[in-house]
Amino acid sequence: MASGAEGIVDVTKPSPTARERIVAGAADMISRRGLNATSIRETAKHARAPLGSTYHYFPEGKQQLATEAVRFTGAWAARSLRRELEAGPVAGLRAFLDLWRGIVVDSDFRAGCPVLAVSIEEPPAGETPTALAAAAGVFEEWEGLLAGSLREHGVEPEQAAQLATLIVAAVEGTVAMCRAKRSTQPLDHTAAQLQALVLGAITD
Amino acid sequence: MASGAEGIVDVTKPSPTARERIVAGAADMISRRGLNATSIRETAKHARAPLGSTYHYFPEGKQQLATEAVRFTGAWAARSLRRELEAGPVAGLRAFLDLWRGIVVDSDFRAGCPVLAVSIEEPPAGETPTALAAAAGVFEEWEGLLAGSLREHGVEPEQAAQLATLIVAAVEGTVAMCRAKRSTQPLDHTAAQLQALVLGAITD
DNA sequence: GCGGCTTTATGACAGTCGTTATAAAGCACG
DNA sequence: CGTGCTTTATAACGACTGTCATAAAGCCGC
Repeated sequence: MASGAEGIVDVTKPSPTARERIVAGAADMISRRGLNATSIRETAKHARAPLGSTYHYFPEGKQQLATEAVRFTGAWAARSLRRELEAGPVAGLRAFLDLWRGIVVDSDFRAGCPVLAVSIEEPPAGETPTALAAAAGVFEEWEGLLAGSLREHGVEPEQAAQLATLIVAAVEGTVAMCRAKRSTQPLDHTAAQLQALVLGAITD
Repeated sequence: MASGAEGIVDVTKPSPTARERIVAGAADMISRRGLNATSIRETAKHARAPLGSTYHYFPEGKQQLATEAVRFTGAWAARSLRRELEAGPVAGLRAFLDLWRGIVVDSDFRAGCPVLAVSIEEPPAGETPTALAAAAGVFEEWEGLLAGSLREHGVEPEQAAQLATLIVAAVEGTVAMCRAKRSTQPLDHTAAQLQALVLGAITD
C-alpha cells in the first residue's frame, strides 16, 4: 500500500487520531494524484477509517478535507524551515530542498507537493475555494520565513522578498520536473543555482 | 464559454481541422483542471466535435490525447522561445515569462501550464505513461534552448544547464503560485530575479 | 446500570467517467 | 451511379464519484 504519508506524519506522536490519519493520508494522496483524482472513499480506506467518519470529521466535504491537507503540509514544511533557518538562509534553503527531495525520492518519483497540486485546479466560476486560498497562504508563509531570514542577514527587503518567491517557485517547479523526468538532476541543478544565489545575496 | 485555447492556437492557420481543435482544446482544459479532471466528453464538446470523433482520431484514448496536448503546448512555447532567443538570453527569458503571464492573466488566473499539470499525475505502478514522458521531453527541449543560448553568450556549459533548469522550474512554479494567489506579483518577483541572474551570467 | 454524546457502519442517490460497438452519414474518385 | 473510405452519431457497458440519510455501535460521566 502507499506508504509515503509516513514521511509527513509527525513521528513524535505515537498514535495519531483517525482524523489526523485522514488528513495526512489525504495530503499524501493529493500530492500524488492531484485533488480531483483523490476520492474521499480511497482517502478513508487509505487511513483505515470508514467513509462515514470522513463526513463526520469534515462535514463540509472534500473542500474542507483538501483545505486541511494543504494547511497540514504547509505547517509541516514551515516547522522544518523555521528550525533550520536559525542556522542561516543557506541552511534553511538546503533543508527546504532536502525536504522535497526526500518526498520525491522516497516515493520513487510518484509524490510531490500537495500545495502545488491544489493550486492548479480550476476554481468554480466566481468563487475561490478555501483549499486554493489555503494554498496561497502556505506559499506566503514559506516566502515570509525565507524573506525574513534573508533580511536578518543583510538582504534589502525588496530583494529578499523577490528571492524568497524565486526559491519557493523554483523548488515547486523543480519537484514537478523531477517527477516527469524520473530523475533528481533538476533538483541538483536548482539547488546549486539557488545556493550560489543566496550566498551572493547575504552579507555574512 | 472558455476561450483560453485561442491564445495557444496558431492564428496564422485560418480554419484548424477538427483534430487540431480537439488537441488545442484538450491542452487548454488540462492547463485549467489537470489531466484527471479533463474528460474526453467535455474535450469533444469544447471543440464542437462529436465524442466518437475523439476515439477516431485518438484510438489509444485519453493517454494519446494528453500526449499530443503536451507536445502541442511544448512546440508552441518552443517556437516562441526559439524566435526570441535570437535576440539573446535576456530577450528569450522575457518572452518565456510573458508567454505564461499572458496565459495566466487572460484566463483570469484560471489556466496554467498543461505540461506541469501532466507532470504531477501519479503514473500507474511500474509503467511510465506516454504523456508523462512527453512532459519530460518538453521540459528538456525548453531547457536545451535556453542553455544553448546561454552558452552562445559565454556561459560555461554546466552553469548554463543549471541556470536553464532553474528558469524553467521557476517559471512553472511561479505560474502555479500566481493562480493560487490570484496575483501576478510572483511573476514580477521571479522575472526580476531571473533577469538579474541571466544578466550577471552572460559575458556581453 | 444508563442516558447522551461521539464514532462507525451501511446503503442509496444521481451523476460522470473511459471505452467500445454499431450504424448512419458525408464524400472523393472512377 | 456506385464503391470505399473517412467522419459522425447514438447507445450502452461497468465502474467510480461526492454526498446524504439512517441506524448501529462504542464509550463517557454519573
